[in-house]
Amino acid sequence: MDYRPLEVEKEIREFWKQNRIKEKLMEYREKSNVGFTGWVEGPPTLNGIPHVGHARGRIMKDLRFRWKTMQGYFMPFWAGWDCQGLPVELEVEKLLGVKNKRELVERVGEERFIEECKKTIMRYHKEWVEADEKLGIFIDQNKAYWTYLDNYIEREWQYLKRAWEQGLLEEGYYVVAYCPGCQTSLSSAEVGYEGSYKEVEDPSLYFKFKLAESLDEYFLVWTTMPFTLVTDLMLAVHPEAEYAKVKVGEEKWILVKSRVEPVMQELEIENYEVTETVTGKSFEGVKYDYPFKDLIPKQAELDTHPLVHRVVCEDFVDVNTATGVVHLSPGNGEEDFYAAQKRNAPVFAPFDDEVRFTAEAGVFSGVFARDADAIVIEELRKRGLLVEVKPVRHEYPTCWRSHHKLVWLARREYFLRTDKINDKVLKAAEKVEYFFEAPKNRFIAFLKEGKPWCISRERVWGAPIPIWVCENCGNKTLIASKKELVEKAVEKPPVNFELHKPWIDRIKIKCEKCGSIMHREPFVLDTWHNSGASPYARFTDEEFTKYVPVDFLTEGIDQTRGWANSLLLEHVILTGKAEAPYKAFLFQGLTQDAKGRKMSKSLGNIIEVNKLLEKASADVCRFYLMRKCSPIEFMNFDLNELSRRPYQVLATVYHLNRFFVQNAEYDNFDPQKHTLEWARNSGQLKKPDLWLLSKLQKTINEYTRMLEKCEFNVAMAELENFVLEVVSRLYVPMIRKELWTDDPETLDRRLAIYATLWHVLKTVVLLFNPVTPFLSEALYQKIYKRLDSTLPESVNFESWPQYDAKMRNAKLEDNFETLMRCVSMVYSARQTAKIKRRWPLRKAVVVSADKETCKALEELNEVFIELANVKEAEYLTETPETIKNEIKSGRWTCNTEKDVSVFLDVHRDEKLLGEGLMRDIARRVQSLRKELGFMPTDMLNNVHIAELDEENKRLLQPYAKEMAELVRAKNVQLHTNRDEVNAEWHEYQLDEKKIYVAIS
RNA sequence: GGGCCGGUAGCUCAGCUUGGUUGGAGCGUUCGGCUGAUAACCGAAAGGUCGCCGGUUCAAAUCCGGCCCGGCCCA
Repeated sequence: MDYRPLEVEKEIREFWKQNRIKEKLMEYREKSNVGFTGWVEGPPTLNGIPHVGHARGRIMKDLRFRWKTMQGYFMPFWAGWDCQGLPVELEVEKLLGVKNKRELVERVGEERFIEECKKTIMRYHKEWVEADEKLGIFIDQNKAYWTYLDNYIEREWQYLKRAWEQGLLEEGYYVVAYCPGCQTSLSSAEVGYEGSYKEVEDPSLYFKFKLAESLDEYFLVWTTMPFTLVTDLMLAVHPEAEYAKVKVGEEKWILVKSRVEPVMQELEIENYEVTETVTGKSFEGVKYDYPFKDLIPKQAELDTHPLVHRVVCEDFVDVNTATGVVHLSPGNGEEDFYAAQKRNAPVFAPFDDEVRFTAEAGVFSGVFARDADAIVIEELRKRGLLVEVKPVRHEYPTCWRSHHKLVWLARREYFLRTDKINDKVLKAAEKVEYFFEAPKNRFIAFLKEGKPWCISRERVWGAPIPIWVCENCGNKTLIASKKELVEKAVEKPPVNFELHKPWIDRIKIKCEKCGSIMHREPFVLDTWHNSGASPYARFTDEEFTKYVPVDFLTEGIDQTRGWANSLLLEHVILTGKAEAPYKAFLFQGLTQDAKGRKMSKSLGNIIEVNKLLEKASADVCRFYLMRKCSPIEFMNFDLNELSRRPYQVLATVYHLNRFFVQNAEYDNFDPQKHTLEWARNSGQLKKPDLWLLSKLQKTINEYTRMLEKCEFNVAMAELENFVLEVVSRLYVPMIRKELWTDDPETLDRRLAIYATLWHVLKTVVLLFNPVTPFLSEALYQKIYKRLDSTLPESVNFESWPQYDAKMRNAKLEDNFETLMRCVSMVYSARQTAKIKRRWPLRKAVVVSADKETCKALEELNEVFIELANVKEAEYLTETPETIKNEIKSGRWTCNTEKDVSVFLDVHRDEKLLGEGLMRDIARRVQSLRKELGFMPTDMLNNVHIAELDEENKRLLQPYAKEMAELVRAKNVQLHTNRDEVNAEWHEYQLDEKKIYVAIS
């Protein structure tokens, strides 16, 4: 009877499954539509279990799907899964208990590893599908795309082919962020990825390098990465800044002038003196003594190069921190690298795959880069070049998956030269609708960086880079399909070979230039390239042309540098146009726990969807997630809040519908016959109905407008307000009494009310469908479809409610505002006078100088009388003398607010006292009926009232019949003593007395 | 260090674009009332330096400047 959402949802899930509603809906809209709305799934990575933050995003997608479908559009709401990449590999590594890539390849082997990766994604896939089903996400799982399948990869290769043709795909020697743990380079997007910056401890090192031409002058330099001194090749100063020579003991240290004081303070040096100042420019080309030439033979060799171990001027030198003198290691820093490249200076990067120094690094050979810090410090100390070293905590980027500290180093990689097409990319991004300013600015700002995109990864489980290189002449070729590959293969591969390592690496092809053997470049693709290819890779050519650019996408704000970025870059490459593959992109705020903390494994505060929905209602969660805050805001998900407002709103929708159907069925309401038109034409629609219908139009309009703007929370508030305030709080009390009778004379009026409620509540059910699909379907099936079998099979096949201006009546809405304000005043006055609301009074007089107010009330007199529970009412512009006089005698009670006064005649004659008493007792009878399990529509035989005093008995007697009607009983009998009838008596407190009620 | 977002009742949030009587809602609390759709509802009460400081103005939660705190992004 009560709203039990878990049961409702279970039943509806079953109903959808049994009747293939999801499939039928898709088929139906594919055939019959007003157009389509393009969309492509942002594929979740199958390396984890869906949590409530994922749910929020998926609900927004489903909301749009159901809404647009009802509007008549076809939307290819087909699933997709991101299957490859580092996240999955790490998950599997953990499972297999291997620590790094080398151990993986040696102990497990690539073939077995790939099998395990596939098993792992399938395991997670099950969890995601289950979550989608529980949440009621109508995404088509059968049409899902999988980013690891050959057909997907082949289409992904088309992007690379286009890049290759345009000269945007090239091999390069670049400084990249490299994770020693994962043993692969990371894209700039990944470096800045969510949660990658961590507070770490590093040595804060001040050291000095002596000027070659001087005996006592030194550059003072600061770094937190001592190991980079091994690959040091230059010093940089800011050309315009003023540098000071500071006398410390017998030496002169050179640093930027503005930093002399703070640095000396930090080094706790009190006796110093600035002897000279010069601009940075003057140091250009100055040679310094690189101190480790004896330890690193290669450095001794490099030292002879005219550009090495000399000072250069660079604008990027920050003169507000440290000493304003920066040492440059082109092999270990991006800016350093560019500084070297600009001057055609050499790059020294003696590292192996595990970021250990190679033989070229002399005594450092075999040492892991970060472990060289201590040796470097010690060697500086020995040479008297160490000024100070102490630990410092600072934010430093770590690998977003393995959390190792990243190392920047120059490596051979493959790049998409997106820097060359940055203008187009920006132009494309500018044309996209983002709904909110903040995420737009953030996305555009990120894109403006316009760095080349390093797409090569030295990993295993990924889409292979389809480039083969000739072992003899170095000629390169890009193969963009399986067919082409098989044709060109020197040895035909087995028929079932797949486009993955290690199988694809075994395919050798013949060089077209020199006839030698070509080997595949061992890289796989960045997984962001993999998922970013989905618009082309997941569709057929025909579908791609039709749906892309898609109309709308939504993902988390973290995808600015993830999927939103890779989609955009790849699409511009593919089409050559300044066009994004999406017309609108809604970035969502992330979802945190109740206290506003990020959900993380370490905090153990992750709320998993499947676990959550074992106990919580999907509809309530859906409504809560959309209602609580704006989609761009970070949301604090609080379990305790679910059962409060959101539950109450949905429970009210449920009970309103139940209230309607119970009454309507009792009166044999026939929706086919008793339509709104019928009610209007037969003159049975009254002011409250017209008012309700007008308010409904307003709601339809505002709600739809807010959905368009992606202001889901405002849309929900609109709907919530209509249900709670307009229908439940105001309309139902206005018509309740009219429904509570069996009088055949007024049947048509009751049917008109049902017609109104049918229209309004059915519309509400439709409006709720995108957000609470289970509840909407349940009410639709159990009420609307049951009473009108001509309706479509599911609520999802219904059309979206259309705003009808003809039903709007702004004046009427205003009048009701006035009415409700005065009715509240009556309630307040009753309270002051201690007169219960159910006690009828003779008369109310409303006085307002504003004629409009009086007129409005006059027109709504019938409603006012009903709600105020008075026999008559008068609306005047001036307080009559009689009332002024009688007020002193206590006959009237008064309440004044602003320009309106309400006067209530509190004097009650016997008739009024009797009626009030009758209603007091009827209330007890009703309560007993409910307690004993009678339905509202059940007819009772006898109701007995006992132990009233003689006075009350006399007052009540004339109302016995009316009371019988009110409590739906054939008879109401009044008794002096309980023993007059053998019945089960129930005691009730009525004011100061006790009365007894029995039903037989 | 730079950029962006936020700071309004115990909690969750409106209001700020376009300055204007005593700054709102819901939840929660207290008291009273009502209730045959409802876990609802009604009346009243308690609860606010609208982050802080300054400026513009007859008038600032709202506009401007500075600062503090929190979050995110980037160095």
